[in-house]
Amino acid sequence: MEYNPRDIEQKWRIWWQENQVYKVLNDSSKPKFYLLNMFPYPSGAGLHVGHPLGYIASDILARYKRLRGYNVLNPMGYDSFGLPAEQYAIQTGQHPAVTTDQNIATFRRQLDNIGFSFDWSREVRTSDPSFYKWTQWIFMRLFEHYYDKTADKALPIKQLVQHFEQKGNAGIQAACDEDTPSFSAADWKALSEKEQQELLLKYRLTFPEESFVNWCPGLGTVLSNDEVKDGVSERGGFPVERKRMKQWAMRITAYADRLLAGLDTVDWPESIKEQQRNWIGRSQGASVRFAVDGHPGAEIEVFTTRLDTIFGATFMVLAPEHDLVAQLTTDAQRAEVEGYVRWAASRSDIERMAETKKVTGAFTGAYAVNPFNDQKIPVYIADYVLAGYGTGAVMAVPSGDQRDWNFAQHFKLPIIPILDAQQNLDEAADPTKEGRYVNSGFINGLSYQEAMPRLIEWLEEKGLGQAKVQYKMRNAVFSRQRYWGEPVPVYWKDGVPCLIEENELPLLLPQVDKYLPTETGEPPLGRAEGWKYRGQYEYELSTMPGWAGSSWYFYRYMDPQNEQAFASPEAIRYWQQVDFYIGGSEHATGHLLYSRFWNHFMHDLGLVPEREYARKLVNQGMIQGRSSFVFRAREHFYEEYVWIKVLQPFFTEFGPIQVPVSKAEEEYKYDFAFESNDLVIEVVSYKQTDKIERIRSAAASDGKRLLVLFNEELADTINEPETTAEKIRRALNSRETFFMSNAQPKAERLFVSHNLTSKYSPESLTKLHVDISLVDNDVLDVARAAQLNQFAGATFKLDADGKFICSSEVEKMSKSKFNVVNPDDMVEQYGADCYRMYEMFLGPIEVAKPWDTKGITGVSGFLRKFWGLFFDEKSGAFNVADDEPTRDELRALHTAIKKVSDDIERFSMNTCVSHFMIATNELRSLKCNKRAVLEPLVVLIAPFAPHVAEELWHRLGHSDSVCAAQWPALNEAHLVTDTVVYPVQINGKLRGNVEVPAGTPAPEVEQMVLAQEFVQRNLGGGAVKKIIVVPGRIVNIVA
RNA sequence: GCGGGAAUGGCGGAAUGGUAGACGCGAUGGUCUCAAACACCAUUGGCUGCAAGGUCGUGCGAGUUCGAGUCUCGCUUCCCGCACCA
Repeated sequence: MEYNPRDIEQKWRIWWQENQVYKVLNDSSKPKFYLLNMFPYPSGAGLHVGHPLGYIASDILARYKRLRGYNVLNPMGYDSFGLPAEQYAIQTGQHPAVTTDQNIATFRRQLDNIGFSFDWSREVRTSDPSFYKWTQWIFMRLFEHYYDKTADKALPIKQLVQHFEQKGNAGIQAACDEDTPSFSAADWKALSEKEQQELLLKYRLTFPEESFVNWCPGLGTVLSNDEVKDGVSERGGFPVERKRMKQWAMRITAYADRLLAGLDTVDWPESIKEQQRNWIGRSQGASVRFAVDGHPGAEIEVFTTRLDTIFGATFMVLAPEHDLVAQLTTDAQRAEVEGYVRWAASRSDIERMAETKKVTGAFTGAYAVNPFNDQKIPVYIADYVLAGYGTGAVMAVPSGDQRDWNFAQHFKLPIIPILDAQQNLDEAADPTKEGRYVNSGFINGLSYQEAMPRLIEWLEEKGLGQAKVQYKMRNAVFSRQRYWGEPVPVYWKDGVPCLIEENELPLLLPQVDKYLPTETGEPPLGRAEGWKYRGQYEYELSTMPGWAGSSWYFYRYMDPQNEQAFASPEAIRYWQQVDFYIGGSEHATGHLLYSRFWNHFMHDLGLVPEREYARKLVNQGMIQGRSSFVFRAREHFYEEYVWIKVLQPFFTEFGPIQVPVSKAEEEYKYDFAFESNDLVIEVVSYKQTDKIERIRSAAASDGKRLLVLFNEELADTINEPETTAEKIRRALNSRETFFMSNAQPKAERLFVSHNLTSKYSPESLTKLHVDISLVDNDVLDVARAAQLNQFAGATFKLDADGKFICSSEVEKMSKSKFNVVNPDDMVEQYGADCYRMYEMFLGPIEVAKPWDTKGITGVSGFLRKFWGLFFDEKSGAFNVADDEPTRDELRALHTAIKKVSDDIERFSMNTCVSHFMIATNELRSLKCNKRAVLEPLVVLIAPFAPHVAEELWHRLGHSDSVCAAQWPALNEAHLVTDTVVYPVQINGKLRGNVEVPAGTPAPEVEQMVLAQEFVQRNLGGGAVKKIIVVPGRIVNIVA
């Protein structure tokens, strides 16, 4: 019976659905296993062959764990708020909810094609009010809490208020804005209600603030730092500018230390952890306050990680935006400084990044006093100091810091060595910590380890500074001036943000007439008519960013329909945390950091049991496309063609000459001439009538006879250079003075087979993507290509075999590169089981690898062979015998059980597929059709090829699903063989094999090996120094 | 510049310190076919040899080891991330 995936796959998908085979319950005596895919944004483009990679791998793991006796949660949903749907809405006026639903339907249809074991009754969508109700709810909790550093957790803001009423903010260690003043209980009580609320905003974990943000006019919204790459938006590549705006922010900085420490507790890829560490950017150092000479009130505070170098500080540098710049600048320097400040402000981020090597700056005229040695050092401003990091000021130590060194060189400032180990300070800074200090006051002669504690002690004693930890990470902007996102459950009363009541959730996204900002520049929600809290207060008009819903969605899957809570405590207690999370590494700092932050917060509130929600994380690598390219001839090509293919081969006896073209020539030169003939040749497009006329008259006045060859007529006969040669020969032998074809040429453009292009210069050809569906094995289907617009009126220069060869490259899969492979087509042609297995077979999940549709035939053939094991070759009838299996058959089976089990556990799916192929080939050559072998094999393959497994399982007489079966047990006894073949090495080189009975003791193996003829021959009579016998593995003789 | 990762046939890739190249693609030859496609069989790292075999071979150079693709040190190249972060 023929293996026909189309029939059986369809049948079982319906059966699974009807029998609710993938329904997961929350109460089970079985151990739980929670497996999660990063949910997709449902884009309009649908899935390409690379997208389901992670889903397939995790589906295999899910099915495997289930067969191993676990209750497995393997859900899927959609991150369905987002910019593309809104951009589309702006263009078409369609509500984003409508297009989002359509896109989800496409995704679902594609996913259903592949046979996943998702429990679709648990599907979530972040844009669904029953979901975003809880996103808003968590937001409200954040608003109502502050971070208490003493308790090291979030606490209710009410407790903070109580403290304020009793003691002011003395004795409170809380995460708050930098500019929070100190106040007493009396101060607090003296404040108006509004002032109190404004003060509390400095503590709340989410709060509105005026700040510089990444404003993207092209998208009409602000972007978070991780959505900006190289000064343009990650999505769409629009320019981004710094703009001061009022924004909601999340006080993620309060959790910086915990987010950093938590990384050590999770099994995540090192690169992701490293990226997060980098993003958090913790640096330990000290802050030091410098007095300014002649400005008793002013102090410049700096942050440094190298307090030990402070005696080498020979100047200070402030960011141009630093608050003290105007105050410190002397009148003599004012013009220069103001000029520099203006210039720096005018520079975009892109310019700044592009010119990091150029030293710029200006002297303020002021001098700061180094508190350690009372030295007066000049204060400069320069834009290599960033206003946004630390205090926006640095103490410059040119001997230890390359940027300071560059600056000192440029402005001729002193460079003082501070460690005796510093070298070549006239060439570059030396940041070493080795050696002993010199020129460094009371730390002279000490090492770095000795000096640091003394310096800190001294600093804190004098009250001039203190040890400090600085983070690169900023609080996260949480507003988008957009429509298609979660409304913020806040209204504004007297300029103060207030939460709506909990029982008023969800705050629904209102209808608007257009998805554009209002005329006054308000976000789109400003268009909603009559949208007021209790009819009188303005709602917050910005919406939440994309990462809001994805920061907690993994809990919703546990209990997706709950209306009383984001998930019931029972459900959360049962499922706990995600055991295995899989998704792309591009979310390293966006989703994966913010979601950890929310989870820590929810953990503080006792809402969730674990600090880290995902125990293990795996990044699947991208599947790249294989693009094909064709080469289109440019002007210059035709000239080269005439030279290489016509003049050189056919006309050497006339002495053909390539006339060199001078670049700035006004007068005209011809392309070719002959030494022994007065004929000249010009190669030109027939469309260039002006040029042809000019040449014609030039030729006439030169007394030359002219042959004009049109590019297009050359293209018409491109595969027959003799035709052109014939034209030239006729012209050479004629007496006429002008030759030009009157016939209208047909070809509009010419494409050249890749294997012919090496003869031509790179400028003569343009490389263009061609749709890979027209290409087989790098050979272009010329007949089909000619139908396309891209090749309308085209001629193809074929190679000697009459083929048109394309070049190829591995690139990201994308529509614009014409290299997209659609999983639907793979499933249609080879079946879902085959597609699933091939996707795994390509290589390790974690690494990027190119897709090659050709290779799928290998897996297709395997599945057919596997299927064939169960059927009689001649009659085609299902034919499985109940006979006792042989030892060889059992060994093949148990080898497969062992290898596949081990490899799934270590997430090595590609080798699993190989093991199935090996087992199948072996059983086929053994002609095995024994139930005792084949039935366990069906269970073994079920996670990979669920459809074919289900079909065979039922044919084997079962009426329940193969999903409910038990993973076959490994019996090591079946792996044992009667004899062992020892490879024999002499001095580490393989010389032969010796077969001995299994279990032969090492000394006897030695004797048997030494008795071998090939061993004696290779030893050549020399003495044996030592024999190493590794039992069951190898023998090595040291001679 | 800093950090992380990688480098194995024509290609994707295998290999608890123990026979390098499993498995598959591609290629070559053959069977089937009027033919093509499919399918099936065989060969397939390089050099050398009629053959048995020999010899070289996991980016480069050292080292540890009876034995190194694997471990250590030093380099080269590529990919990813971060980047005037004080």
